[in-house]
Amino acid sequence: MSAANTVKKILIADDEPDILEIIQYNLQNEGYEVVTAKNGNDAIDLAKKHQPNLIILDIMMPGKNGIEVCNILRLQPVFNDTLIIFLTALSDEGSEVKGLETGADDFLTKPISPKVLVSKVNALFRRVNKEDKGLLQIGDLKIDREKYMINYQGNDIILARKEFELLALLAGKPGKVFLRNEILNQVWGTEVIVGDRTIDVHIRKIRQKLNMDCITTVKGVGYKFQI
Amino acid sequence: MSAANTVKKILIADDEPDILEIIQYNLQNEGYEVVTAKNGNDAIDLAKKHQPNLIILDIMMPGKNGIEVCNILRLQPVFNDTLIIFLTALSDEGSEVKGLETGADDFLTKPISPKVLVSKVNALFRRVNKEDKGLLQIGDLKIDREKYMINYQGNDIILARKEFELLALLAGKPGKVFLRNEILNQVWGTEVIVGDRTIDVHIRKIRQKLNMDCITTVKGVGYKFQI
DNA sequence: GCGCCCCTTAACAATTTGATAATACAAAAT
DNA sequence: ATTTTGTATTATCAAATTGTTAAGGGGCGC
Repeated sequence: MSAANTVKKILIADDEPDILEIIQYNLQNEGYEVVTAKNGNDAIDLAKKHQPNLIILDIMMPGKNGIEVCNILRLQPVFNDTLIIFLTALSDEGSEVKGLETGADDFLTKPISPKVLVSKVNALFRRVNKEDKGLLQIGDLKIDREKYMINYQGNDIILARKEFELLALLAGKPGKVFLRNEILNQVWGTEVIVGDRTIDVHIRKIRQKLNMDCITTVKGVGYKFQI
Repeated sequence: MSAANTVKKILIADDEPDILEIIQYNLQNEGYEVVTAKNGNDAIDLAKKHQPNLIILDIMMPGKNGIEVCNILRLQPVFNDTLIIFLTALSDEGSEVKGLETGADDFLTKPISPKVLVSKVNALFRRVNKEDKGLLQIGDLKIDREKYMINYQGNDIILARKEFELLALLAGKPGKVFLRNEILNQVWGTEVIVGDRTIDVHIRKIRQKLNMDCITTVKGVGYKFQI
């Protein structure tokens, strides 16, 4: 569950360069941002770094295999909402079932048809995105993601872009603690590097403009939205 | 919480009685409520009548085929959140893509493995109900890893980061004795080195804040969580 | 160019946290 | 009974983290 308007990020992990390339090419063509990993350990590192929305994992990989990677990632709350699809060389029923039970969202058997892959990816995102509509309402607070407008107790409130995106992110999952890392990735993106105090300042401005204590600090962890 | 605890209803539409029966049997075994339809028109009627959570549609059916049924249902807002899976006799790439673009959530090719089918169904529902993730409940104690919250007998309790992680670790496997070493590795990491009394102090703070004796000391070994 | 607003950063204040030392206590071993 | 080993408790302090304010660069419309 990421911001609706941002480009979806996909991590692909496979030890066969050809497959990696084919998938990457097709998904990029479709408008996705793609990161690739050559083995399980790289996949874990890159997942932590980029926080992708979807991870496509080959089951058979040197180092850690796909199922192990999935298990490791699923243990971390940060990856709760990350979609995971497995790839397998043969129709290996045992692995399929095991993979799905590990917490994967779907399964593809090689040889892969690029069209089917792209369709599946689109279908998964379509389903997930149904939940975050453009209009969010929590108590007296209305957030219109499309119109970029905030309304609190009937009064329109003007927020700057970063402020808006930050609030929209937090309010999208009330109660959930967003790590500073997560916030940076979602609002600022992975390439931009900003100082430590930047988030604080924006949080402060939001608190000031809304004039209420809807954002709680969880020291050493992050921030959460709560009415 | 609403839909999560209720029994999921599944509608299956296929013109082959054998397949219908196999699928029905396996899904019922898994605890799902199953309704069956023999053709496309029946499927639409039954969908309206029962409002299933998931519809499994054979593509090749007399009357209306699966894709037509899907199109018709997707036009109605009532079925916005209904999951749809297609079945197809052969790996027919064209139909697959068309089906997924029509708004299906997944795709299965015959011959169907009951285990894979059940796994896929479970995986889909798991994704949709992502509510029960990261939530731990032992007796009166609720630990929400995502929200970073502890609730004991209805009262929210604020724990600092280390305290929270320590409690979450122990409570993750009630009854298991965690060696001091294990705790250090999990909560503090392998690089950090802290004194011997550090754990004790944190344990004490947890006991104090929860105001109950849920953590038992196993002298010379470690600690365990137990209500 | 000028003014305005957004974003970032620096600098400092305020706060919280986590580690340790010191002491007290309890149980097992001698 | 005494020593030893291991844990509980408390207070204290340094480090980590966040809050706050102000200031400056850069973009944008006028």
